Amino acid sequence: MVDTALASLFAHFEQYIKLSTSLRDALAERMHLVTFKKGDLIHNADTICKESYFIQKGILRTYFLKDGKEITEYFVSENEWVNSPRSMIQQKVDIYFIDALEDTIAFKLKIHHLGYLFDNFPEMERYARLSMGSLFGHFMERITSLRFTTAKEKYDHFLTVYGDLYPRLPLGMVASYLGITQETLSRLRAER
Amino acid sequence: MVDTALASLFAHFEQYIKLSTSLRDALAERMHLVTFKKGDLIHNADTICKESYFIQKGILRTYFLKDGKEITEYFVSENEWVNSPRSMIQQKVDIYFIDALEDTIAFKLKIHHLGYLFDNFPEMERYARLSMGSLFGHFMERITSLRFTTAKEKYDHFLTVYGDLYPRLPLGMVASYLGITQETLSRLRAER
DNA sequence: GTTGATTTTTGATCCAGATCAAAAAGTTAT
DNA sequence: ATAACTTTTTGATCTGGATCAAAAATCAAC
Repeated sequence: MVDTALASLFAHFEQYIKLSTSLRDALAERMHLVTFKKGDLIHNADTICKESYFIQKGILRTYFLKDGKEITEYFVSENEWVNSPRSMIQQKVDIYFIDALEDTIAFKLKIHHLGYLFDNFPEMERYARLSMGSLFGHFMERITSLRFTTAKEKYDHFLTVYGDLYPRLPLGMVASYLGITQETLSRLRAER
Repeated sequence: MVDTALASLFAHFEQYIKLSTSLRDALAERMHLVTFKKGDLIHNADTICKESYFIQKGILRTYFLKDGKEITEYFVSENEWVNSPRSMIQQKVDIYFIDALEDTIAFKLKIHHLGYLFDNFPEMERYARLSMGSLFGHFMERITSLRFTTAKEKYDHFLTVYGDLYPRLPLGMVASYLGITQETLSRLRAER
């Protein structure tokens, strides 16, 4: 169980860097599997983010509150990292909450362990640089999509990018992610 | 002239990492000042991006074409880097053009020199990780702004973030950056 | 400074999607 | 299975900002 989980974790890293045995060992020692139940709050915006999670199974959601309503910032699933970015980096509070949309298994990595890895394995810095770089493209696409597409096009784009996740997600959360109302999304869905 | 330029470049790096003398020297050797005239095309979307620029003076704009019209992706000014991110990282063509909105002085860094710096100075990797991290906050704010604010609020937010740049920018470019029409932006401006 | 080109403003109309409201379908717990 | 709650759908109305069009202001070049 733990070994197959570790294997997929290592495979993820290997997409960006070559993993030395010593780095493998260092990672295995510091990343620990934790489980969440559907609905669990993983990170509260009131607190400073002290850990990152690498999802093994399940879906987590980052959201914030606007006028008392939960607005989805993004969804995270298998083989992706989550934390509250600015809170994590600058060690101050930020607006984001993280909760579990399904029963979830994840590796937990504490910030001081992450710091240790960065300080002792330059290839970890490279991994971070490269993996963040590939997120940039997604951000840019999303920004373009928000500026210049109709609700229908946003919905279609969402399906191509998150098609596998989509059936597992409540409608309202998808709507707030796309910046449209739930009613509009429901109507779009109906017309096909 | 070159020394004060180098000083501001180093000061930028020092926000994130401590610069060793050898890294200073390596940077000074590989980054060369170039100038552009207003209107010059710095990067053509037809080509693979082979260099990054660190702006010393002036404004560059990243844009792409949609239905034959230029859509601003973002503006870059003093003490910021520009390139075509995905083209640079993956060394393939992408949709973005870069041009000069003013006469501009910038440091040019070729990709193979950048690679050399990353390979030989682990602190460069750290610099890249940390500086990219701080861009994330801006991306997230922009995404939120695009999803949930009125044209007026977008305009106000732009003024607080890019207030100093604003008077130097053509209206239409700002409008496409914000995802609203030039007419709407013009009306917003009038009503205050 | 006059001419031609570009940018900005102003005006009139229109529509995609928001909002408000309530019914229907689906979920969860006893 | 039934009650209580949550999520999704459907309906009716309204509006911010788009679109189309043209005038006014700015800018650039000879």
